[in-house]
Amino acid sequence: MQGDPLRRFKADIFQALAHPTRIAILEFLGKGELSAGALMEKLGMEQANVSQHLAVLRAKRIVANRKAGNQVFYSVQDPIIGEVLSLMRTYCRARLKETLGMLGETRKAVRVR
Amino acid sequence: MQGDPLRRFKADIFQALAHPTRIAILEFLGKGELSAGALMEKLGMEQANVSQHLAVLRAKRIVANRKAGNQVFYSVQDPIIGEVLSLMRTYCRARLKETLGMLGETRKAVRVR
DNA sequence: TTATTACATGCGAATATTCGAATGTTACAA
DNA sequence: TTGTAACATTCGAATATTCGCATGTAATAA
Repeated sequence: MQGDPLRRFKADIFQALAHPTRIAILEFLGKGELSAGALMEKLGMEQANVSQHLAVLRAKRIVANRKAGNQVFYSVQDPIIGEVLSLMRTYCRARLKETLGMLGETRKAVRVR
Repeated sequence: MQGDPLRRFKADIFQALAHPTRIAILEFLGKGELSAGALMEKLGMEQANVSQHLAVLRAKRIVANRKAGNQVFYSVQDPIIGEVLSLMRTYCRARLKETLGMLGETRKAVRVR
């Protein structure tokens, strides 16, 4: 039961999505293909670190990479991943609003993207 | 950018979903409320282990628990979680089929729930 | 050829997850 | 009160993630 291959596979994908940086990468890529360097800039993080996170996403085949001369362009393989992230955003925004609301209605202008 | 609260929150929820046992628990609970003991039976796992995974899901408020005398009944808090799992199942089935297909069309009758 | 740009990978320390085994706790029955 | 059933929690060892830092590689420019 625990060794169910499909559930293992799902868990692996969820695991790959379970990091703020990788979520940010996928959100940026959702708007279109980007080079590793462009991602690095947008994220404001070390090159090696971004590359490592991209390696995680590549290993699970969540992103595709295309070499063009000097650069490597990344894109999201399957649009379903975008839908998963979108659903999760809806879910988390509701929960966050709820939690923040609980600790006082006076707490206004809490910006949640 | 990396410290974005919403992305951290999303990552935390994905992390909670990133285990085959917890996915199984949520799939069972998707069909209706179940006691911890009933889950233990359906999963065929140790009581303590199931309880630990339930604790992870509780900590993230993904499941709700209701005490009724001797037992504790669990249920999924928000139906969106079910939708996320459903989307992920669709995604993973497609990927698994594709991957298995790649290593020989002769491999038939590979049952993927 | 040498240098530089754009990425990727290897290594090690810090941190987090997971499981089994033992122990707690709570509700109820005897 | 004593016992038992149903869960929860704690502890420790094994394993996995993550980050910074250093190094490696492939394409192109000088």
